[in-house]
This record gives sequence, structure tokens and C-alpha cells, in this order.
Amino acid sequence: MLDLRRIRSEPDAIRAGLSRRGADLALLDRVLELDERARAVGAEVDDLRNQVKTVSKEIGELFKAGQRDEAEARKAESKRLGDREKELAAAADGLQADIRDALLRIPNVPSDDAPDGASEADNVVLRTHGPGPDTFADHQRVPHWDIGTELGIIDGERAVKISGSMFTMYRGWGARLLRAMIGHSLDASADPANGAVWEEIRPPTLVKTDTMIGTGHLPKFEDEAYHVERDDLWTIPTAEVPLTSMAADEVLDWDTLPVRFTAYTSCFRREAGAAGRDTRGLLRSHEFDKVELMGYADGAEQAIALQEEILARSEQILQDFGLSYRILDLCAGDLGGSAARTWDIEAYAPGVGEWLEVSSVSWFADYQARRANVRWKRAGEKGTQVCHTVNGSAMGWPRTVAALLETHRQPDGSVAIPEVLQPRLGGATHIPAA
RNA sequence: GGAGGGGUGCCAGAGCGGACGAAUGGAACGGUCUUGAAAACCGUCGAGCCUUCGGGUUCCGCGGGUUCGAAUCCCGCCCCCUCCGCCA
Repeated sequence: MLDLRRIRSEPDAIRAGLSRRGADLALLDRVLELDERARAVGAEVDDLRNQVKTVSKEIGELFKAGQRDEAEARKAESKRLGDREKELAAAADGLQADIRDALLRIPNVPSDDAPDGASEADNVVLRTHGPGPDTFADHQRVPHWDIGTELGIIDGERAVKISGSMFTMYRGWGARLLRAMIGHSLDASADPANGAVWEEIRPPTLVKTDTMIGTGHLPKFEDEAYHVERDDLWTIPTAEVPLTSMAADEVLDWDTLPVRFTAYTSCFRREAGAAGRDTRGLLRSHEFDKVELMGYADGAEQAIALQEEILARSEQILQDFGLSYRILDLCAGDLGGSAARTWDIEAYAPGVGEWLEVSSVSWFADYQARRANVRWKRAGEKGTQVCHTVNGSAMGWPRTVAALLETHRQPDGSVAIPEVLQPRLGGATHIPAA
């Protein structure tokens, strides 16, 4: 969420920023108004509490001095003050809750560097890597769902049978390929033998409501997540959720920043608004695998450097796999609610003839960290500061698998395995043709 | 799931309902001493909110209650530990 003090001190700048993403400004005005009232009531409550404490202390002293009658007499006064205090305190608490409620629903202010624009049509292509869309041969222009069925490595039908539509299943070479790809990504970032400095995490995939609030996935998007009602737990839509809340309510030592985490998890999305879209193949599923890179930083400079590092890592993986991709700079209007700046990576899938979003690399400034209450402090110095968070996928696997199968399909129907993955697949160079 | 024990500051660990934001010890930081270091000694040493910058206020797992007054009493919940049960 946004810093309330900043909303107070520079409301116009925030209004302008939020307008760039087309956000509703009514909540902002509401916060401003509630805050003014809350502070007035709060001051009064503090004052009354002070009086109650003072009188109570005096009563205690009177008792000790043996002046019982005098003490009893003053109880009434304290009681009256106390009752009034309780009344006002309840009002103050209500106001505070309302403020937080509104604050949680106000999106982040886009970075000045994020391009103007209202929708995905206005996103800016920063660069493209690898052969372009029209350079692919006919044997590569087969959709991955056909390749998957032909080679027996993706079994959509069985997945539908056991779980319903928009679930997928990998089999045989498909499952092994997926596992190899995940392993490659994880080892690239977390294996000390590669000089890796990212700590690998295997977090829980079921989390509490507060954890979902921390990253901004609640309260606004409850329809997008699966909720296990009986235990009031949510299935994570991305490892970003548990990773960002790992340091919730903690004060990190400045020396340890930036903190770098990578994690592989299943991700669950109800895809509430997407019923009927992309139901074939691997483009959109309720459950999918993803490797995430996530970091905590001490401020904008460090955070943006880390965001660039994550982007570079993700790009490297696509290069390792020999895939064509492009980098998009999301415009203010297409930014996720928590993000200040986002770069999407889209891999080209010649079979479906589309650029597929396989990664989203975002800088959240202090928006998430303030929600999750993650701060840092320099040893020996006074005061704490709110961290910045960044994260990005490396990668969202189903679409990466799709792009890989299509890109590396050979004229004979087999699929060439990228060299970096071969050691993980027993040295195999191809997924054999049917 | 059952029985018992416990949750206090960076850590350890006290705390008859009024003197407690909290003893004491350790760590850390600053200083004195020293050629330097250690030791010793002195001092500092949690976070949030509001502020007319004097200060005020909140927080002793979380929430509620009793009371003029709660870290201390009562109720509910959560978490941790031990034992039993169940289990990949």
C-alpha cells in the first residue's frame, strides 16, 4: 500500500500517478478525509487516556496514604473519563480500519519510467532476440497440443478426466523435459557450483489470508485464487506470495541486502475471467509450474538493479533453450496493481503463431513491503525503513514448454532437446518421433 | 486428535493489579584507560502513531473482558515444547 504520510504531503503527485494507470481516485479522497478525522479523534483519545492514567495514579497514591474516602471519590471522575475514552477509541479504531481497508485497495503509483498508455496495446517492445516470427519452417508451425498428443507427452484428456478443464498432464518425455527445465533454472541461480548467490526456497503452497494480502493478491482479487474454506487457507497463485511474506513483520539487517530468493512451486489460478479462453494445450491452466526469482532491496536504486538482474537471468534461460523472445515495457495502464514497473518476456511459439508471456519481472517499490511490513535497519543507526521488493518468473513453464516443443520440432516429427538440458535427460538429444 | 508445560526487549531471563516500556546478565554501539588489543570502568542501547517538537500515546503471542488502574486476574484463539495417538 501507499505511504499514508506521502498521500498527505503530496496528494496531487499521487493523484497524477494513479490517473496514469486509470485508477479510481475516489478511494484516495476517502482516505484523505478519513485520515483527517482519525487524527483529530486520535488526539482526543490520547489526551483522555493521559487524564485517566494521571487520575488513576493519584488514586493509587491516595490509597497508599490511607485517604480512602478521597480515593473513592475520585474513582467516579476516572470512570467517567474512561468511559468517554472508550467510546472515542472505538470510533478511532473504526476509522483506522476504514483507512487501511481503502489503502489496501489503492494500487501502486507507476514509476515515471513506465510508458504512458491505457492497455496492453500501448506496451512498448524494448527489444527482440532470436529469429523473427516469419523465419520459421512449416515443420515448426505445428501447435504444441498436436505435438504433445502425437508424441504422447502431453495428455490433456486424462487431465480433464481427473481434474476438469484447464488442467494439464505431462507424461514420459514431457514430464522429464519439464523437470529438466525446472532443474536448469534452479541450478542456474542457486547452485553454488555456478557461483550462484540466490538462495533456493521450497515454500508452502497453502498460505494464510494475511500472506495473500501482503503481495496485493487480496482483498481485490479473491475470485482469482482458490480458497480452502475449512482451514481458511489459500493456494498460492505464484511463489511471489510466500517469498514476499517470508520477511513479514521483520526488520532486516541492512548488511544482508539485497536478499535473493528463488523458488519452484506449483501455482494455482482460477482464471475466473478467462473461461473458454486458451483452453487447448498449455497456454492457460488452473495449475502450473513456475520458478520465481524474488528479492528484497534497501531502496529504488538497489531494487532496480536487482530487477535488471532478474530480467537478465530469465533472458539467459530462454537463450539457453534457443527460443526467440521479446521484452515488453508495460504501460501504466497495463501494470498489475502492486507494480511500479514491469517488463514482460514473451517467447515466440511458431506453432500457435503467438508471442507467449512466459515471465513478468516487476519492481514494486515499497508497496508490497509496506503491506507485509518488511523493513530494514542499518546496525548502529536509529530508525527503520521500508524495503523494496522485486520479482520475476524464470520461467512460467507450460508456455515455455510450448514454445520449446514448437521451435525445436524437426521435419521428422521429433523434438530436439537443447544442449543444456541433455545432461539432465540421460544425454538424449531428441524426444523421439512417434 | 488427547494430556501437560510455555510464549516478556537483539538474546537469556525476572516481574505481590498501582513505583513497569519493563529488574538483571549477555550481545551491540560510543567513550575513558592502553603503543595496540583484551580486561576494567562510564554512557547509549526496541518499534509504531500523533505532535503546538515541550511532549503525548500504543505495543509484554493475538483478540475480548473485569477494574479508577492490567505484563500481572478472567474468557476465547494462535504458536512453540514434551508425551500419547495417527500418518507420507
